[in-house]
Amino acid sequence: MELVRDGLNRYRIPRRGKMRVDAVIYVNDYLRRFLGEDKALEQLMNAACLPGVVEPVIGMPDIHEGFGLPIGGIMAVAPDGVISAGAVGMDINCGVRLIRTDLEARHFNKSLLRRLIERIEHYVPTGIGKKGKHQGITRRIFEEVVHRGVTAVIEAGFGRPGDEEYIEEMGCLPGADISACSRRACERGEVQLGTLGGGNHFIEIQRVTDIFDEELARSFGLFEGQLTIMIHTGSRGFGHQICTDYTNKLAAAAKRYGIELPDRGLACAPIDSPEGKAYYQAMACAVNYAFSNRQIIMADVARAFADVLGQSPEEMGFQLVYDVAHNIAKWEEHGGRRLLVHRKGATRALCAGHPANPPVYRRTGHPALIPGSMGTSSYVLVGTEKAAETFFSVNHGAGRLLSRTAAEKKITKEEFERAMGDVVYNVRSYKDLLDESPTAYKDIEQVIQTLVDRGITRKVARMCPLAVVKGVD
DNA sequence: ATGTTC
Repeated sequence: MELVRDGLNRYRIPRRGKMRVDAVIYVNDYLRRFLGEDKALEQLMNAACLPGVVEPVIGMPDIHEGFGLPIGGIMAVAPDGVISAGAVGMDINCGVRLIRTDLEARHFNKSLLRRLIERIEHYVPTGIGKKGKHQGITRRIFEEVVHRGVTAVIEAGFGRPGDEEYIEEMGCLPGADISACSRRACERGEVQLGTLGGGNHFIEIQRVTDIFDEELARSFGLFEGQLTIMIHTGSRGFGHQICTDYTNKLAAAAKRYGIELPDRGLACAPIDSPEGKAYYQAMACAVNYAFSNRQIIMADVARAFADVLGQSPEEMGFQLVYDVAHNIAKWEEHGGRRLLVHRKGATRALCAGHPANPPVYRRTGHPALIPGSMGTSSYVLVGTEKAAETFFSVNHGAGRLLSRTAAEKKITKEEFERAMGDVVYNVRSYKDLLDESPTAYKDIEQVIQTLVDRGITRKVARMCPLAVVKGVD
């Protein structure tokens, strides 16, 4: 593998063979040594072979092997190019939402934290295959939700009017059309709205431990010692079914259009073809569903806090800071060109003043939310003007070091408990938790620092976990 | 990530 150093913390794989453009990877010396351990770079080079791809295909410092495009991959495509389901991912609009409060974390001891996470679990179903507790409402508004996004669930009573101003795309990606979603996808989606799911998804109660930029932190409503809440989930079985359906449809379409696929996981079709358009319409449905899923869960978490603390959400200063997508394809303008940017395990991070920011964060740049692995710190970042070189994107997390199966084999219960330290968590079966052990992930500090040193992002705040609700049976 | 091995 030819990796050519291209400035600080940046390496280039020059175009060769069927690659149409170069690939670029952001790693520091610590992270660089992990690059050969999986197929992530080959997958990045495969993506560089697709029609219409725009220079460069990008790997973030948390890059690791995925389905088609690696997790931590960014692929921008010109309008005459292709759209790929595998380049968005199985969990469409997997993403993160950060909630601020006026509460001080020092008042929350372990027993109080335990009562809180137990109450959160009372309201929010967690684990694979779980069904929602608001089905009476969510089944009725499902079609509205996929077309109109969070506004539909706010109108149904979850959260407050105006919350949508604190969500990427205002909580609704345009162009959604439910007729592009299979019956099976809709059946899975209807009953799972308002559920957390499994894997790396979580609800976390955190303490703000570090403020790196006072002025920005104040603009985002964050202060040292503050209690914050982070919700990490996506589109559940709905998005999963859409990705599965369309990987099959797009693989067949690629054949018809004479597109050579370097990997079935990168199944794609021209953006303007009927198949490509249909995938976009279905993907947008799942994007809107996931924003809405996080909105419902936020309302349930607010209810859990109100029950335990005896205060209303308003009295607690409960307020959405921002909600970002980590797996999405969107039309954006870059360097005067309109591009379809696929981000898979990557976060949009616009700089201050960028016109695509939501109005509430236009002046500062919106918060980019980066969850740590279980038991480790999460970050609030902001993009800089130099982030133009990554299509205004940063990483999405720490990045896996061990695959799920490798982690299950290698990590012991004792190692897991040591790594979790004082964090309160909802364990019932270690089987479901070991593959999410912090020791199965890379060091988030190194991942963030790689991009900070490169100058494409700035740290605003760091939060450490106090208690975490994971998807366990 | 996932009614996880359609």
